[in-house]
Amino acid sequence: MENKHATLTAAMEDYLKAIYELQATTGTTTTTALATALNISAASATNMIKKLAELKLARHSPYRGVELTTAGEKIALEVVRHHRLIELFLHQALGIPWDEVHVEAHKLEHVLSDNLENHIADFLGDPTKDPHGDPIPSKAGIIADRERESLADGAPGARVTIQRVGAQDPARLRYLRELGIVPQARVNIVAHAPFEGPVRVRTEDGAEHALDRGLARQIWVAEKSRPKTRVHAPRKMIKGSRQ
Amino acid sequence: MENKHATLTAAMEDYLKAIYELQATTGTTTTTALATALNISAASATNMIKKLAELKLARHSPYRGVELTTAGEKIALEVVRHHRLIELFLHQALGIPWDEVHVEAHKLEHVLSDNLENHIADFLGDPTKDPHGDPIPSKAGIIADRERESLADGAPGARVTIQRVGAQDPARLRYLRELGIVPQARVNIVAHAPFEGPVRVRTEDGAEHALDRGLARQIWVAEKSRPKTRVHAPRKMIKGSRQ
DNA sequence: GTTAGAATTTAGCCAAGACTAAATTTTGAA
DNA sequence: TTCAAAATTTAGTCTTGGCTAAATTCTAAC
Repeated sequence: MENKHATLTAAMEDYLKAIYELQATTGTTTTTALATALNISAASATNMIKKLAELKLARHSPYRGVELTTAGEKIALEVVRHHRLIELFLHQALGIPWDEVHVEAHKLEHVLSDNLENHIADFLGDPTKDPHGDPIPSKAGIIADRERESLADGAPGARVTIQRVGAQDPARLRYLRELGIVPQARVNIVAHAPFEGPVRVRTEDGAEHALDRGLARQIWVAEKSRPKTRVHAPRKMIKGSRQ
Repeated sequence: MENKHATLTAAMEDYLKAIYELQATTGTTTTTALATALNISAASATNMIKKLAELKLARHSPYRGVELTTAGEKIALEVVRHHRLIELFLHQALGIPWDEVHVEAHKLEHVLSDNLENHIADFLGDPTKDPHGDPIPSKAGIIADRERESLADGAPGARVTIQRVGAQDPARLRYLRELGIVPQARVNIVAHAPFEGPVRVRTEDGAEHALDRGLARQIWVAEKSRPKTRVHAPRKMIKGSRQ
Protein backbone atom coordinates (compact mmCIF):
# COMPACT_ATOMS: atom_id res chain seq x y z
CA MET A 1 0.00 0.00 0.00
CA GLU A 2 2.76 2.37 0.92
CA ASN A 3 5.58 0.63 -0.87
CA LYS A 4 4.71 1.80 -4.34
CA HIS A 5 8.07 3.45 -4.64
CA ALA A 6 9.94 0.48 -3.30
CA THR A 7 9.61 -0.59 -6.91
CA LEU A 8 11.43 2.39 -8.38
CA THR A 9 14.62 1.52 -10.17
CA ALA A 10 17.94 3.21 -9.51
CA ALA A 11 17.66 4.84 -12.93
CA MET A 12 14.31 6.37 -12.05
CA GLU A 13 15.68 7.69 -8.78
CA ASP A 14 18.57 9.24 -10.66
CA TYR A 15 16.20 10.98 -13.05
CA LEU A 16 13.99 12.28 -10.27
CA LYS A 17 16.97 13.63 -8.39
CA ALA A 18 18.39 15.26 -11.51
CA ILE A 19 15.07 16.88 -12.38
CA TYR A 20 14.77 18.13 -8.84
CA GLU A 21 18.22 19.64 -8.89
CA LEU A 22 17.79 21.28 -12.27
CA GLN A 23 14.50 22.71 -11.10
CA ALA A 24 16.10 24.01 -7.93
CA THR A 25 19.13 25.57 -9.58
CA THR A 26 17.92 26.74 -12.98
CA GLY A 27 14.19 26.97 -12.48
CA THR A 28 13.12 24.73 -15.34
CA THR A 29 14.02 21.30 -16.65
CA THR A 30 14.39 20.78 -20.36
CA THR A 31 14.97 17.40 -21.95
CA THR A 32 18.41 18.38 -23.17
CA ALA A 33 19.53 19.74 -19.80
CA LEU A 34 18.39 16.54 -18.14
CA ALA A 35 20.15 14.38 -20.71
CA THR A 36 23.33 16.40 -20.27
CA ALA A 37 23.16 16.17 -16.48
CA LEU A 38 22.78 12.39 -16.63
CA ASN A 39 25.17 11.94 -19.53
CA ILE A 40 22.65 10.13 -21.72
CA SER A 41 21.00 10.88 -25.06
CA ALA A 42 18.02 13.18 -25.31
CA ALA A 43 15.94 10.33 -26.69
CA SER A 44 16.60 8.28 -23.57
CA ALA A 45 15.58 11.20 -21.42
CA THR A 46 12.30 11.63 -23.28
CA ASN A 47 11.66 7.95 -22.83
CA MET A 48 12.10 8.00 -19.09
CA ILE A 49 10.22 11.26 -18.69
CA LYS A 50 7.21 9.58 -20.24
CA LYS A 51 7.53 6.66 -17.85
CA LEU A 52 7.75 8.96 -14.86
CA ALA A 53 4.73 10.87 -16.12
CA GLU A 54 2.75 7.65 -16.33
CA LEU A 55 3.68 6.93 -12.75
CA LYS A 56 2.40 10.40 -11.79
CA LEU A 57 5.85 11.35 -10.54
CA ALA A 58 6.36 14.04 -13.16
CA ARG A 59 4.32 16.18 -15.53
CA HIS A 60 5.44 16.25 -19.12
CA SER A 61 4.56 19.10 -21.49
CA PRO A 62 5.81 17.72 -24.81
CA TYR A 63 8.43 19.98 -26.38
CA ARG A 64 8.24 22.26 -23.31
CA GLY A 65 9.83 20.46 -20.37
CA VAL A 66 9.27 18.37 -17.24
CA GLU A 67 8.20 19.16 -13.72
CA LEU A 68 8.01 16.95 -10.69
CA THR A 69 4.68 16.25 -9.06
CA THR A 70 4.42 16.37 -5.30
CA ALA A 71 4.93 12.62 -5.20
CA GLY A 72 7.95 12.84 -7.46
CA GLU A 73 9.51 15.60 -5.43
CA LYS A 74 9.05 13.60 -2.27
CA ILE A 75 11.03 10.75 -3.73
CA ALA A 76 13.67 13.08 -5.14
CA LEU A 77 14.12 14.56 -1.69
CA GLU A 78 14.54 11.10 -0.20
CA VAL A 79 17.31 10.38 -2.69
CA VAL A 80 18.92 13.74 -1.98
CA ARG A 81 18.71 12.97 1.74
CA HIS A 82 20.42 9.63 1.17
CA HIS A 83 23.12 11.24 -0.91
CA ARG A 84 23.94 13.99 1.54
CA LEU A 85 23.75 11.82 4.63
CA ILE A 86 26.22 9.44 3.00
CA GLU A 87 28.52 12.29 2.03
CA LEU A 88 28.60 13.56 5.57
CA PHE A 89 28.98 10.09 7.03
CA LEU A 90 31.91 9.24 4.80
CA HIS A 91 33.51 12.55 5.65
CA GLN A 92 32.95 12.36 9.39
CA ALA A 93 33.31 8.66 10.05
CA LEU A 94 36.03 7.77 7.59
CA GLY A 95 37.75 11.08 7.04
CA ILE A 96 37.18 10.97 3.30
CA PRO A 97 37.97 14.41 1.87
CA TRP A 98 35.12 16.57 0.64
CA ASP A 99 36.16 16.38 -2.97
CA GLU A 100 35.81 12.59 -3.01
CA VAL A 101 32.55 12.04 -1.20
CA HIS A 102 30.23 12.97 -4.04
CA VAL A 103 31.24 10.18 -6.38
CA GLU A 104 31.11 7.60 -3.59
CA ALA A 105 27.74 8.79 -2.35
CA HIS A 106 26.31 8.63 -5.83
CA LYS A 107 26.96 4.90 -5.95
CA LEU A 108 25.67 4.23 -2.46
CA GLU A 109 22.55 6.38 -2.43
CA HIS A 110 20.35 3.89 -4.26
CA VAL A 111 21.11 0.91 -2.05
CA LEU A 112 20.68 2.57 1.33
CA SER A 113 17.95 0.82 3.27
CA ASP A 114 15.65 2.71 5.59
CA ASN A 115 17.23 0.91 8.48
CA LEU A 116 20.73 1.94 7.53
CA GLU A 117 19.62 5.50 6.80
CA ASN A 118 18.23 5.75 10.30
CA HIS A 119 21.38 4.36 11.87
CA ILE A 120 23.51 6.86 9.98
CA ALA A 121 21.27 9.83 10.76
CA ASP A 122 21.28 8.78 14.39
CA PHE A 123 25.04 8.39 14.42
CA LEU A 124 25.47 11.86 12.94
CA GLY A 125 22.97 13.42 15.31
CA ASP A 126 20.33 14.23 12.67
CA PRO A 127 22.50 16.63 10.71
CA THR A 128 21.06 19.38 8.53
CA LYS A 129 24.01 20.04 6.20
CA ASP A 130 26.45 17.96 4.20
CA PRO A 131 30.19 18.69 3.93
CA HIS A 132 29.61 21.22 1.15
CA GLY A 133 26.99 23.03 3.17
CA ASP A 134 24.09 21.68 1.13
CA PRO A 135 21.00 21.21 3.27
CA ILE A 136 19.96 17.66 4.10
CA PRO A 137 16.20 17.19 3.68
CA SER A 138 14.50 15.91 6.79
CA LYS A 139 12.94 12.47 6.91
CA ALA A 140 9.63 14.21 6.27
CA GLY A 141 10.98 15.89 3.13
CA ILE A 142 11.52 19.38 4.51
CA ILE A 143 14.57 21.13 3.13
CA ALA A 144 16.06 24.46 4.08
CA ASP A 145 15.86 27.36 1.63
CA ARG A 146 18.80 28.18 -0.55
CA GLU A 147 21.06 31.07 0.26
CA ARG A 148 20.45 34.16 -1.87
CA GLU A 149 23.86 35.76 -1.81
CA SER A 150 27.10 34.52 -3.31
CA LEU A 151 30.66 35.75 -2.96
CA ALA A 152 30.14 37.49 -6.29
CA ASP A 153 27.19 39.46 -4.88
CA GLY A 154 28.63 40.57 -1.55
CA ALA A 155 29.62 44.22 -1.38
CA PRO A 156 33.34 44.97 -1.11
CA GLY A 157 34.19 45.36 2.54
CA ALA A 158 31.56 42.89 3.66
CA ARG A 159 32.48 40.28 6.23
CA VAL A 160 30.67 37.07 5.38
CA THR A 161 30.41 33.46 6.50
CA ILE A 162 30.69 30.74 3.89
CA GLN A 163 27.44 28.79 3.88
CA ARG A 164 27.61 26.51 0.91
CA VAL A 165 30.07 25.61 -1.84
CA GLY A 166 28.21 24.67 -4.98
CA ALA A 167 31.24 23.62 -7.03
CA GLN A 168 31.41 19.87 -7.69
CA ASP A 169 34.68 19.53 -9.52
CA PRO A 170 37.18 17.76 -7.21
CA ALA A 171 40.12 19.90 -8.33
CA ARG A 172 38.29 23.13 -7.55
CA LEU A 173 37.11 21.73 -4.21
CA ARG A 174 40.66 20.81 -3.25
CA TYR A 175 41.78 24.29 -4.23
CA LEU A 176 39.10 25.95 -2.12
CA ARG A 177 39.88 23.68 0.80
CA GLU A 178 43.50 24.72 0.42
CA LEU A 179 42.52 28.38 0.72
CA GLY A 180 40.36 27.68 3.74
CA ILE A 181 37.15 28.47 1.87
CA VAL A 182 34.84 25.89 3.43
CA PRO A 183 31.45 26.11 5.16
CA GLN A 184 31.53 28.13 8.38
CA ALA A 185 34.75 29.95 7.43
CA ARG A 186 34.71 33.73 7.62
CA VAL A 187 36.06 35.81 4.77
CA ASN A 188 36.24 39.47 3.92
CA ILE A 189 35.26 40.54 0.46
CA VAL A 190 37.99 42.92 -0.65
CA ALA A 191 37.01 43.93 -4.15
CA HIS A 192 35.38 42.87 -7.39
CA ALA A 193 37.56 43.42 -10.43
CA PRO A 194 35.63 45.07 -13.28
CA PHE A 195 34.45 43.36 -16.47
CA GLU A 196 33.48 40.15 -14.68
CA GLY A 197 36.99 39.87 -13.30
CA PRO A 198 38.02 37.95 -10.23
CA VAL A 199 36.73 38.57 -6.72
CA ARG A 200 39.39 39.32 -4.11
CA VAL A 201 38.77 37.92 -0.65
CA ARG A 202 40.76 37.79 2.56
CA THR A 203 40.54 34.57 4.54
CA GLU A 204 40.84 34.17 8.29
CA ASP A 205 44.57 33.54 8.15
CA GLY A 206 44.98 37.01 6.67
CA ALA A 207 45.89 35.82 3.18
CA GLU A 208 44.25 37.42 0.19
CA HIS A 209 43.07 35.38 -2.78
CA ALA A 210 41.59 36.17 -6.16
CA LEU A 211 38.74 33.92 -7.19
CA ASP A 212 37.36 33.54 -10.67
CA ARG A 213 33.97 35.23 -10.89
CA GLY A 214 32.29 32.02 -12.04
CA LEU A 215 33.66 30.15 -9.07
CA ALA A 216 32.72 32.98 -6.71
CA ARG A 217 29.16 32.72 -7.92
CA GLN A 218 29.05 29.13 -6.70
CA ILE A 219 30.10 30.06 -3.19
CA TRP A 220 27.13 31.06 -1.08
CA VAL A 221 27.47 33.22 1.95
CA ALA A 222 25.58 34.88 4.77
CA GLU A 223 26.31 38.49 5.61
CA LYS A 224 25.48 38.40 9.28
CA SER A 225 27.48 36.25 11.61
CA ARG A 226 24.35 34.96 13.27
CA PRO A 227 24.87 31.26 13.85
CA LYS A 228 22.91 29.79 10.97
CA THR A 229 21.86 26.16 10.94
CA ARG A 230 25.17 24.42 10.89
CA VAL A 231 26.53 20.97 10.39
CA HIS A 232 25.88 19.22 13.66
CA ALA A 233 28.74 17.62 15.45
CA PRO A 234 28.49 13.85 15.32
CA ARG A 235 27.59 12.03 18.51
CA LYS A 236 31.21 11.23 18.98
CA MET A 237 34.18 12.30 16.98
CA ILE A 238 35.94 9.49 15.26
CA LYS A 239 38.88 10.77 13.39
CA GLY A 240 40.31 14.15 12.95
CA SER A 241 37.89 15.08 10.25
CA ARG A 242 39.62 17.55 8.09
CA GLN A 243 37.81 18.56 4.97
CA MET B 1 44.41 -3.73 -19.41
CA GLU B 2 43.72 -4.60 -15.81
CA ASN B 3 40.16 -3.37 -15.67
CA LYS B 4 38.62 -6.28 -17.49
CA HIS B 5 36.52 -7.01 -14.44
CA ALA B 6 35.50 -3.44 -13.95
CA THR B 7 32.99 -4.41 -16.57
CA LEU B 8 31.44 -7.21 -14.54
CA THR B 9 27.83 -6.63 -13.63
CA ALA B 10 26.47 -6.94 -10.12
CA ALA B 11 24.63 -10.08 -11.24
CA MET B 12 27.86 -11.69 -12.38
CA GLU B 13 29.53 -10.85 -9.11
CA ASP B 14 26.64 -12.41 -7.24
CA TYR B 15 26.94 -15.60 -9.25
CA LEU B 16 30.68 -15.82 -8.75
CA LYS B 17 30.31 -15.33 -5.02
CA ALA B 18 27.54 -17.90 -4.79
CA ILE B 19 29.53 -20.46 -6.77
CA TYR B 20 32.51 -19.82 -4.54
CA GLU B 21 30.50 -20.30 -1.40
CA LEU B 22 28.79 -23.45 -2.60
CA GLN B 23 32.15 -24.83 -3.62
CA ALA B 24 33.60 -23.98 -0.22
CA THR B 25 30.76 -25.40 1.84
CA THR B 26 29.45 -28.33 -0.15
CA GLY B 27 32.36 -29.16 -2.42
CA THR B 28 30.56 -28.96 -5.73
CA THR B 29 28.23 -26.53 -7.45
CA THR B 30 25.24 -27.84 -9.35
CA THR B 31 22.97 -25.65 -11.42
CA THR B 32 20.03 -26.26 -9.14
CA ALA B 33 21.96 -25.48 -5.97
CA LEU B 34 23.17 -22.25 -7.52
CA ALA B 35 19.68 -21.31 -8.66
CA THR B 36 18.31 -22.02 -5.19
CA ALA B 37 21.05 -20.01 -3.51
CA LEU B 38 20.35 -17.02 -5.72
CA ASN B 39 16.60 -17.52 -5.73
CA ILE B 40 16.32 -17.67 -9.50
CA SER B 41 15.25 -20.31 -12.00
CA ALA B 42 17.59 -23.09 -13.09
CA ALA B 43 17.36 -21.86 -16.66
CA SER B 44 18.65 -18.45 -15.64
CA ALA B 45 21.52 -20.09 -13.81
CA THR B 46 22.50 -22.14 -16.86
CA ASN B 47 22.41 -19.00 -18.92
CA MET B 48 24.77 -17.09 -16.69
CA ILE B 49 27.05 -20.06 -16.17
CA LYS B 50 27.59 -20.13 -19.91
CA LYS B 51 28.39 -16.43 -19.93
CA LEU B 52 30.87 -16.82 -17.11
CA ALA B 53 32.45 -19.77 -18.91
CA GLU B 54 32.89 -17.64 -22.02
CA LEU B 55 34.63 -15.03 -19.91
CA LYS B 56 36.96 -17.74 -18.57
CA LEU B 57 35.75 -17.10 -15.06
CA ALA B 58 34.18 -20.54 -14.68
CA ARG B 59 34.37 -23.99 -16.23
CA HIS B 60 31.09 -25.59 -17.24
CA SER B 61 30.67 -29.34 -17.63
CA PRO B 62 27.18 -29.51 -19.15
CA TYR B 63 24.81 -31.52 -16.95
CA ARG B 64 27.59 -31.99 -14.39
CA GLY B 65 28.22 -28.66 -12.69
CA VAL B 66 30.33 -25.50 -12.54
CA GLU B 67 33.71 -24.66 -11.12
CA LEU B 68 35.48 -21.35 -10.81
CA THR B 69 38.70 -20.73 -12.68
CA THR B 70 41.56 -19.03 -10.88
CA ALA B 71 40.43 -15.71 -12.36
CA GLY B 72 36.85 -16.32 -11.27
CA GLU B 73 37.86 -17.24 -7.76
CA LYS B 74 39.94 -14.11 -7.48
CA ILE B 75 36.91 -11.98 -8.24
CA ALA B 76 34.70 -14.03 -5.94
CA LEU B 77 37.15 -13.43 -3.14
CA GLU B 78 37.11 -9.70 -3.81
CA VAL B 79 33.35 -9.70 -3.51
CA VAL B 80 33.53 -11.75 -0.33
CA ARG B 81 36.09 -9.31 1.03
CA HIS B 82 33.79 -6.42 0.28
CA HIS B 83 30.87 -8.15 1.91
CA ARG B 84 32.66 -9.04 5.10
CA LEU B 85 34.46 -5.74 5.47
CA ILE B 86 31.11 -3.98 5.18
CA GLU B 87 29.53 -6.32 7.72
CA LEU B 88 32.25 -5.59 10.22
CA PHE B 89 32.22 -1.88 9.50
CA LEU B 90 28.48 -1.58 9.99
CA HIS B 91 28.77 -3.56 13.19
CA GLN B 92 31.72 -1.66 14.61
CA ALA B 93 31.09 1.83 13.34
CA LEU B 94 27.32 1.99 13.55
CA GLY B 95 26.53 -0.65 16.16
CA ILE B 96 24.27 -2.54 13.78
CA PRO B 97 23.52 -5.96 15.31
CA TRP B 98 25.07 -9.04 13.78
CA ASP B 99 21.78 -10.45 12.57
CA GLU B 100 21.14 -7.37 10.40
CA VAL B 101 24.50 -6.77 8.78
CA HIS B 102 24.29 -9.52 6.16
CA VAL B 103 21.33 -8.12 4.29
CA GLU B 104 22.76 -4.60 4.33
CA ALA B 105 26.19 -5.76 3.19
CA HIS B 106 24.66 -7.70 0.34
CA LYS B 107 23.28 -4.49 -1.14
CA LEU B 108 26.44 -2.49 -0.60
CA GLU B 109 29.06 -5.01 -1.69
CA HIS B 110 28.68 -4.34 -5.40
CA VAL B 111 29.03 -0.59 -5.23
CA LEU B 112 32.08 -0.39 -2.98
CA SER B 113 34.89 1.41 -4.77
CA ASP B 114 38.47 0.47 -4.27
CA ASN B 115 39.03 3.79 -2.59
CA LEU B 116 36.25 3.26 -0.09
CA GLU B 117 37.31 -0.34 0.51
CA ASN B 118 40.76 0.88 1.46
CA HIS B 119 39.43 3.56 3.75
CA ILE B 120 37.24 1.03 5.54
CA ALA B 121 39.97 -1.60 5.86
CA ASP B 122 42.27 1.08 7.19
CA PHE B 123 39.68 2.32 9.65
CA LEU B 124 39.13 -1.21 10.92
CA GLY B 125 42.84 -1.93 11.16
CA ASP B 126 42.96 -4.53 8.39
CA PRO B 127 40.68 -7.00 10.10
CA THR B 128 40.75 -10.73 9.39
CA LYS B 129 37.28 -11.75 10.59
CA ASP B 130 33.76 -10.44 10.23
CA PRO B 131 31.20 -10.32 13.08
CA HIS B 132 30.21 -13.97 12.51
CA GLY B 133 33.82 -15.09 12.62
CA ASP B 134 34.03 -15.63 8.87
CA PRO B 135 37.51 -14.89 7.57
CA ILE B 136 37.98 -11.77 5.47
CA PRO B 137 40.11 -12.46 2.38
CA SER B 138 43.16 -10.24 2.13
CA LYS B 139 43.50 -7.68 -0.61
CA ALA B 140 45.69 -10.23 -2.39
CA GLY B 141 42.97 -12.87 -2.19
CA ILE B 142 44.36 -14.99 0.63
CA ILE B 143 41.73 -16.41 2.93
CA ALA B 144 42.16 -18.39 6.16
CA ASP B 145 41.22 -22.07 6.22
CA ARG B 146 37.87 -23.15 7.59
CA GLU B 147 37.58 -24.65 11.01
CA ARG B 148 37.19 -28.42 11.05
CA GLU B 149 35.28 -28.92 14.26
CA SER B 150 31.76 -27.87 15.13
CA LEU B 151 29.89 -27.91 18.40
CA ALA B 152 28.28 -31.13 17.21
CA ASP B 153 31.69 -32.77 16.86
CA GLY B 154 33.33 -31.75 20.13
CA ALA B 155 33.59 -34.48 22.72
CA PRO B 156 31.44 -34.09 25.84
CA GLY B 157 33.51 -32.42 28.50
CA ALA B 158 35.48 -30.39 26.00
CA ARG B 159 36.11 -26.74 26.65
CA VAL B 160 36.01 -24.89 23.36
CA THR B 161 36.17 -21.38 21.94
CA ILE B 162 33.53 -20.32 19.43
CA GLN B 163 35.30 -19.44 16.19
CA ARG B 164 32.57 -18.96 13.64
CA VAL B 165 28.80 -19.00 13.50
CA GLY B 166 27.63 -20.23 10.12
CA ALA B 167 23.91 -19.65 10.68
CA GLN B 168 22.48 -16.81 8.60
CA ASP B 169 18.91 -16.67 9.76
CA PRO B 170 18.43 -13.46 11.80
CA ALA B 171 16.13 -15.09 14.36
CA ARG B 172 18.66 -17.83 15.09
CA LEU B 173 21.48 -15.28 15.27
CA ARG B 174 19.55 -13.21 17.79
CA TYR B 175 18.90 -16.35 19.80
CA LEU B 176 22.55 -17.32 19.84
CA ARG B 177 23.57 -13.80 20.78
CA GLU B 178 21.07 -14.01 23.62
CA LEU B 179 22.79 -17.14 24.90
CA GLY B 180 26.20 -15.58 24.57
CA ILE B 181 27.23 -17.89 21.78
CA VAL B 182 29.31 -15.51 19.69
CA PRO B 183 32.86 -15.63 18.30
CA GLN B 184 35.53 -15.71 21.03
CA ALA B 185 33.09 -16.95 23.68
CA ARG B 186 34.11 -20.06 25.64
CA VAL B 187 31.64 -22.88 26.17
CA ASN B 188 31.76 -26.34 27.70
CA ILE B 189 30.24 -29.18 25.78
CA VAL B 190 28.14 -31.07 28.31
CA ALA B 191 26.57 -33.86 26.32
CA HIS B 192 25.13 -34.97 22.98
CA ALA B 193 21.65 -36.40 23.21
CA PRO B 194 21.34 -39.64 21.21
CA PHE B 195 19.51 -40.03 17.91
CA GLU B 196 20.72 -36.72 16.57
CA GLY B 197 19.24 -34.98 19.58
CA PRO B 198 20.29 -31.62 20.93
CA VAL B 199 23.76 -30.71 22.13
CA ARG B 200 23.96 -29.45 25.70
CA VAL B 201 26.48 -26.71 26.34
CA ARG B 202 27.35 -24.53 29.30
CA THR B 203 28.17 -20.91 28.56
CA GLU B 204 30.52 -18.67 30.52
CA ASP B 205 27.76 -17.32 32.71
CA GLY B 206 27.22 -20.85 34.00
CA ALA B 207 23.88 -21.37 32.26
CA GLU B 208 23.26 -24.58 30.35
CA HIS B 209 21.51 -24.61 26.99
CA ALA B 210 20.32 -27.31 24.62
CA LEU B 211 21.03 -26.57 20.95
CA ASP B 212 19.43 -28.30 18.04
CA ARG B 213 21.96 -30.62 16.39
CA GLY B 214 21.57 -28.90 13.04
CA LEU B 215 22.31 -25.53 14.58
CA ALA B 216 25.24 -26.96 16.56
CA ARG B 217 26.73 -28.17 13.31
CA GLN B 218 26.84 -24.59 12.06
CA ILE B 219 28.82 -23.37 15.05
CA TRP B 220 32.52 -23.87 14.56
CA VAL B 221 34.92 -24.11 17.44
CA ALA B 222 38.55 -24.54 18.38
CA GLU B 223 39.44 -26.99 21.11
CA LYS B 224 42.60 -25.34 22.36
CA SER B 225 42.39 -21.92 23.87
CA ARG B 226 45.35 -20.76 21.82
CA PRO B 227 44.57 -17.26 20.64
CA LYS B 228 43.53 -17.85 17.07
CA THR B 229 43.43 -15.06 14.56
CA ARG B 230 40.76 -12.85 15.98
CA VAL B 231 38.72 -9.88 14.95
CA HIS B 232 41.07 -6.96 15.26
CA ALA B 233 40.04 -4.03 17.35
CA PRO B 234 39.25 -1.03 15.20
CA ARG B 235 41.65 1.88 15.26
CA LYS B 236 39.34 3.68 17.60
CA MET B 237 36.17 2.50 19.22
CA ILE B 238 33.13 4.43 18.20
CA LYS B 239 30.13 3.12 19.97
CA GLY B 240 29.61 0.35 22.43
CA SER B 241 29.55 -2.31 19.78
CA ARG B 242 27.35 -5.01 21.11
CA GLN B 243 26.64 -7.84 18.78
C1' DG C 1 5.72 35.92 -41.81
C1' DT C 2 9.34 32.66 -43.49
C1' DT C 3 12.52 29.53 -42.60
C1' DA C 4 16.87 27.45 -41.00
C1' DG C 5 18.65 25.45 -37.14
C1' DA C 6 18.00 23.79 -32.54
C1' DA C 7 15.35 21.01 -29.53
C1' DT C 8 12.43 17.26 -28.91
C1' DT C 9 10.03 13.14 -29.90
C1' DT C 10 9.22 8.81 -32.46
C1' DA C 11 10.65 4.52 -34.33
C1' DG C 12 13.36 0.81 -34.24
C1' DC C 13 17.31 -1.61 -32.34
C1' DC C 14 20.32 -3.80 -28.71
C1' DA C 15 22.14 -6.20 -24.37
C1' DA C 16 21.34 -7.86 -19.76
C1' DG C 17 19.12 -10.87 -17.09
C1' DA C 18 15.05 -12.62 -15.60
C1' DC C 19 11.02 -16.01 -16.85
C1' DT C 20 8.20 -20.42 -18.70
C1' DA C 21 7.69 -24.39 -21.48
C1' DA C 22 9.73 -27.93 -23.96
C1' DA C 23 13.57 -30.94 -24.97
C1' DT C 24 17.39 -33.52 -23.38
C1' DT C 25 20.46 -35.97 -20.20
C1' DT C 26 21.41 -38.27 -15.93
C1' DT C 27 20.24 -41.20 -12.15
C1' DG C 28 18.40 -44.50 -9.15
C1' DA C 29 14.85 -47.88 -8.06
C1' DA C 30 12.72 -51.99 -9.50
C1' DT D 1 18.88 -53.48 -17.49
C1' DT D 2 15.24 -50.45 -17.92
C1' DC D 3 12.73 -46.51 -17.50
C1' DA D 4 10.42 -42.87 -14.88
C1' DA D 5 11.64 -39.00 -12.26
C1' DA D 6 14.86 -35.45 -11.42
C1' DA D 7 18.16 -32.34 -13.15
C1' DT D 8 19.70 -29.61 -16.76
C1' DT D 9 19.71 -27.21 -21.02
C1' DT D 10 17.43 -25.04 -25.06
C1' DA D 11 14.14 -22.06 -27.15
C1' DG D 12 11.58 -18.27 -27.04
C1' DT D 13 9.61 -14.23 -24.43
C1' DC D 14 9.63 -10.05 -21.50
C1' DT D 15 11.20 -5.64 -19.18
C1' DT D 16 14.68 -2.07 -18.44
C1' DG D 17 17.13 1.36 -20.09
C1' DG D 18 20.38 2.48 -23.12
C1' DC D 19 21.40 3.84 -28.36
C1' DT D 20 20.99 6.03 -33.47
C1' DA D 21 18.41 7.85 -37.23
C1' DA D 22 14.48 10.05 -38.81
C1' DA D 23 10.48 12.87 -38.10
C1' DT D 24 8.41 16.63 -35.81
C1' DT D 25 8.01 20.97 -33.34
C1' DC D 26 9.77 25.22 -31.61
C1' DT D 27 12.31 29.57 -32.04
C1' DA D 28 14.80 33.32 -33.55
C1' DA D 29 16.85 35.84 -37.28
C1' DC D 30 15.75 37.92 -41.21
